[in-house]
Formats: sequence, structure tokens, C-alpha cells
Amino acid sequence: MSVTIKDIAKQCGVGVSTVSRALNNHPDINPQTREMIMKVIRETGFVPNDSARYLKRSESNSLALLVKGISNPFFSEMIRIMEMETEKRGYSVILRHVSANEDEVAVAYSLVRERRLKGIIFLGGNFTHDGEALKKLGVPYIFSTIGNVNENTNDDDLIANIAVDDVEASREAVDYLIQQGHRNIAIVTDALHVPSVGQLRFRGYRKALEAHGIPYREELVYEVNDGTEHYTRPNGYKAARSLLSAHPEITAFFCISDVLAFGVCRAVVERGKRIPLDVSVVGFDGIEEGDYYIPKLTTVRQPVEQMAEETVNLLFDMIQKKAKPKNIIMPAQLLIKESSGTGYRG
Amino acid sequence: MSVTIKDIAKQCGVGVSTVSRALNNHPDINPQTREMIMKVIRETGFVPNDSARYLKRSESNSLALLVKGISNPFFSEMIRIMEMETEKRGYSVILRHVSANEDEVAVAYSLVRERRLKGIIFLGGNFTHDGEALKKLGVPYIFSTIGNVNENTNDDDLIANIAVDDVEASREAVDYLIQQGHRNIAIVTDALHVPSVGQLRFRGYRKALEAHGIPYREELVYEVNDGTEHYTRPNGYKAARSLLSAHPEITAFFCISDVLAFGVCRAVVERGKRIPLDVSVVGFDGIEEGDYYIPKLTTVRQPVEQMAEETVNLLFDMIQKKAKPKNIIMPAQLLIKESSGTGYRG
DNA sequence: CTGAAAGCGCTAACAG
DNA sequence: CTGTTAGCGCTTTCAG
Repeated sequence: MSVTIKDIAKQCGVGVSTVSRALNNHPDINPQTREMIMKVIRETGFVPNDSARYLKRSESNSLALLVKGISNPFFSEMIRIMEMETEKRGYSVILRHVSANEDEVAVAYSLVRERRLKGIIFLGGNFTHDGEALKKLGVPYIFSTIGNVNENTNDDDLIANIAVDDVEASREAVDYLIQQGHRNIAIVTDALHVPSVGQLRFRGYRKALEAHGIPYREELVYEVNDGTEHYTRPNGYKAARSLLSAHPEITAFFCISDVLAFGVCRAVVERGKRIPLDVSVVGFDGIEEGDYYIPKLTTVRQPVEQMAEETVNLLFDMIQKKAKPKNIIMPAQLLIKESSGTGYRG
Repeated sequence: MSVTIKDIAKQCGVGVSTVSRALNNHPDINPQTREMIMKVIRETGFVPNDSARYLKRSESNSLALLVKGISNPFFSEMIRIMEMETEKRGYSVILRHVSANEDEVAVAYSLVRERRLKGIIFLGGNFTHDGEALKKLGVPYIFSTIGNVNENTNDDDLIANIAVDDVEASREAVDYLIQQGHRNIAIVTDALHVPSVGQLRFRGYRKALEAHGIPYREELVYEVNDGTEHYTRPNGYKAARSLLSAHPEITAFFCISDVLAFGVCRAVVERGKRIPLDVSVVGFDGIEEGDYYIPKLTTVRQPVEQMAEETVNLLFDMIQKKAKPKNIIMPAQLLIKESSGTGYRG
């Protein structure tokens, strides 16, 4: 069908292996021969078939980055940095987004077999994986920004994991709201019933309330569940509308993602309330969009750059057997911007 | 290394071809044999190696969707619908994002060879392609939302293309601003020197000014160029800051993308001006985020759903030889929301 | 330094 | 219905 390595070999009057050597910058080749071959390759527009290469190759120097929920802008920056860091080490990255109903571990498994991967990074998603399936992967893997996947694990079974302390960061954020005078604080969260950041951040919320002796009210909790993706503006919007109409006494919203928070803000404003005069809104993640919102969003910032770097670092250390899987907790930072302030004390 | 089709064959006491048939739902196989084989496959956790499959297969029933500038949220929705439409037809989609410095046609070329693609969709990017390289692809291809790539082409060389009438849509948007009384209208655009939507939308801007006898002032044009991605909030922000400080008389901004517009809005507000009382801002694309912004963004909406559908439709017609490449223009719609209004008349 | 030859794991004729 | 066999395009020994 199209031009192959054989055609090039014939046209150059050399063997296919010589062409292969030229292609792969092998040292064992006469520079002149290489130059000649490369010239023909350029003229022909020949591109080697990766399927064939990977099929044959035993090693690859590449990682896969499997992202669940790629539309979440929080991941964009992380992906960018992880790609950069990986390429800096001479490795290439295979980026794949897996949809909500796909099994990322299964995808990882095929990829390892096809592309002879050296390691895998899982970004996003809940932690509900089959330990056996993970072990079968046969290469080091690491979870990033998925919460503490090792919560109930003993040291030997530790899974490589990088995340902020979701519980503590959320507790601080809600504590801040309470200190501002808020008492009727709603939370917009996700996936309370499965191990997830939603669950962890919710726990932080409860802890803060408890610490201040504020009774927990289930009616102020909204668990989003529309659509396949949960971290969306419409979901935040719906949450706040519903919460506000049932509980107009709410003066603050803690949202487990910035994207949800934008939806919440819009609903608050449409209800004729002012931010932050009447209602405070706090998000989570610290994405760029928040700084261009009006008002700028108060949020719990995850240190994306360092998290991305640490993730890649640890994975490479594991690949080189310099490290065992471990749990790394990064510091999150509450950034007080314009969407929050002193609570209404009616 | 890991379990292959041979292992399965051996374990089942059948030939590899039988396993292959079971795997591919071939009709020529005893249902019981298939069941038995599938059971072993499940138990073993065997996953066929796609590289090997594609290497051998002559056909694939798949398309590639090559996206330039994947971080632009405008594309997310288009991608979603295109994937849906394609799968509805029993084809699968290979989604690849190509970075600013990659050549999407080269990527397409490798993909065609590796994956035996049936067709290609190019999403985003400028139109500066080598016609020869495109022809070499050997399969039908289509450009979507990249502007009128056929502007200076005669009918025979027509390239399949779907876009809104960027010039006319922009003209209408600016015309609207003028009718609202605005006279000092700035434009935040991109890539004026190359064939691109930036250029087309800029042309619409000029046309509107001319039609109303408003002199064109180059000082009110800002061409973003920071970073590899141009359609970003920081770029919009910088543009508006710079424009407003040099020309405080500006009362309206026309931005060639919504994302730029958000940056502009933030800069306007920080300058102590109110939207839309003092300054109007109009975007382009009609992304969801605009409806959750405060104020809701006035924008030129591209009919994403229909564009996505038409793109897939035309490509399939071309694959089935039912249609030749053609140029399809879709209607854009000016959505007047909250970020624009009567101009300040000093 | 270079060529010949042996597969990588799978599919697709081709005979049974 | 099923097994045998010949490659898909490439990399990689192994001899020169």
C-alpha cells in the first residue's frame, strides 16, 4: 500500500537493517550511508509504522498518562507539566483520556502490552480499583490527585500516590468561613458513597463544623450526580438553586471544585444575592479561570506544578528501583480572593 | 512476556485462528467453541495486542480526530458530539491532540498507515497546509471550524470544510455594537498575517466599521501572541489592559473567542469600569462558560452540534463516495446576553 | 560497518 | 466449522 522500509532499502541499494539503523540513530552505521538513506527517506516522505516498531521492540522509554475526566481544566496544567518533565528525561508520553464508563486499569494493561510502557500515571477518577488487576500491570504505576488511596492499606501494600491532604485542606477552608461568621454553610460535593476526593473533602467540612460546635445539617449537603461528568458548572448551578430555594438562610458555599463553584456563583447572583456581601463561595483546585472570574474565586489551591513534578519523580525512581511506592502528601493553600468575606449575621 | 493468542490456543486445545475468530465475532465458529474460548480469555485476563492487529488488518473502520489547541473549551463539546456520531455509525474514533509545533498532516499520515484509517477530521489550527501532503494521505479528510480554507481555491481543488461565515458573523456582532452607539470599538484578535479565523473575523470588524463610516484605527487592534496557545484568558487580559491604558475612550471590545473575552472583562473591571454600563464586551464561540460568567457573555454562537454532525456526515459521504469535498457554511448566531449594551456617548 | 534471517502477535486466506 | 500457514513492517541477533 504505502512506502515501507523495504522500498527505501531497495531504492538505496542497502539492506533493510541498515535503513532501520539510520532510522533509529544507531551508532553502528557509516555516517555517509546514513545521510544518503535519510535523504531518500525525506524525499519519499516515508514514515515508519509505529505498530510494527512497537510490536517488535522490547523496550520503549515511554509512559502512559491516563486521565479520567479530561474536560476538567484542573488537569490541563498538570498534564502539560507532566509531559514536560517526562520528556526532559528522554521519555515520551502517551496521553489517553478514559471515559467515565471505561476501566482505566484495563486500558493501562493493553497499553503496557502494546507499547512496552515503563510506567503509568493515573490522573483523576475515584479509587475503586482491583488490587490484583493493578499488580498484573507488571510496571510501576502511580495515582495522582485522587485522594488518599492508601487510607486503609498497610505499609506493604502501599500504592504510589500523590495528593493534597483533602480532609485537612477542606477543614481549613470551612474553618475560615466559620471564622468569618458564617453558620449556615452548604457543601456541594460528589461521590459521597465511594472512596473519592468528594468524600474526603466532605469529611473536612464536617470536622470544621464539629470543631466549632456547629450542628451538622444533612439538608445543606448537595451531592451532584447529573451527567457522566460531575464537576460541571450546570451541576454547581443546580445545586445552589436547589439549596437556596429550600434554605435561603445559607450564607456560604463550600464547593469541592472550582468549576462547581462557578455554577454556584451564577445561581447565587441570579437569586439576587451579592457575592461576597450576602453569600460567600469557596472553591477547590485553584484553576486559572478563578482569577478571571468576577469576583475572583476564593479557593483551595493545589500545588499543581510541584504535584506534577513529584509524580513524575517518584514514578521514575520506581522505574529505576530507587524507590518503593509511597504516599506523598502535598500542602494545599487557601487563597482568599474576592468571592468570600464576613458572614451575614442577620 | 505476557499471555498471547498462542497461549490461549494451547490452553483451549484449538488453533490460533479459532481464537482469533472468537475474538473478532466471526460467524464461522461454533458457538460452544467460542464460549469456551471466551471463558479462558476472561480467566486469563488476555487482551489482544492492538499493534499486531492493526499491523495485519487491512481495514479498520476508524477515523482520526486531530485537534490543535485541545485546551480550548470550544472544542470539548465538538469532540464529544463527533465521537458520538462516529460511533453511532459503527466506527471508532482515535482522538489525538497535536501541539502547536507539531504538523497535524504528518501525524495524520502516520496514523493512516498504522491504523488503516478511513478518514480524518482536522479540528482547529490555521489553514496553512501543503496541498501535496494532504493528497498523499490517501483517505478523505475534512477541516472543521478553521475558517474558509477554500477562499482562493477553484472548484476542482475544493477541500472539505465546515465553518461559520466568520467574516459575516463578526460583521454582525460589530454592527450590533455600533448600533448600540459605540464608536471606539477595539478588537482582540490573533494571527492576522496568516489565513485563520483571526484574519477573517478581523475582516468582519473592518467591514462593519466601514459600513457605518467609522474610521478604522490600527491602535484599537490587538493581536495576541503570548505563549504557544493564543486563545487564553491571560492574553485577553493583557490585551485589554494595554488597550485601555492607551485608549481610555474605548467603550467596546470585540474578541474573536470567548476565552479571550473573559480576560478582557476582568481587565475592564479592574480598571474600575462597569460592564456593560461603561464598556461592552462581545466574544465568539458561545461556550458554556459564558453563561456562568458574571455578567453572562454576549457572544457569536457557533452551532456546535450541527457543525459536528455535518462534519461527520460529509466525511462519511466522502468515504462512501457519495459526495465530493465541499465547502459548508453554517449559520452563526449573535446571542445578546449581559456583557453588552448601549454605548457611552460622552 | 552491513546484510540475511528470524520473529514480535495477530489476521486472513486456504485447505480440509 | 477448524487448523495450518503466510505474512503485516519493523527491529535485532548473528555472521560476515
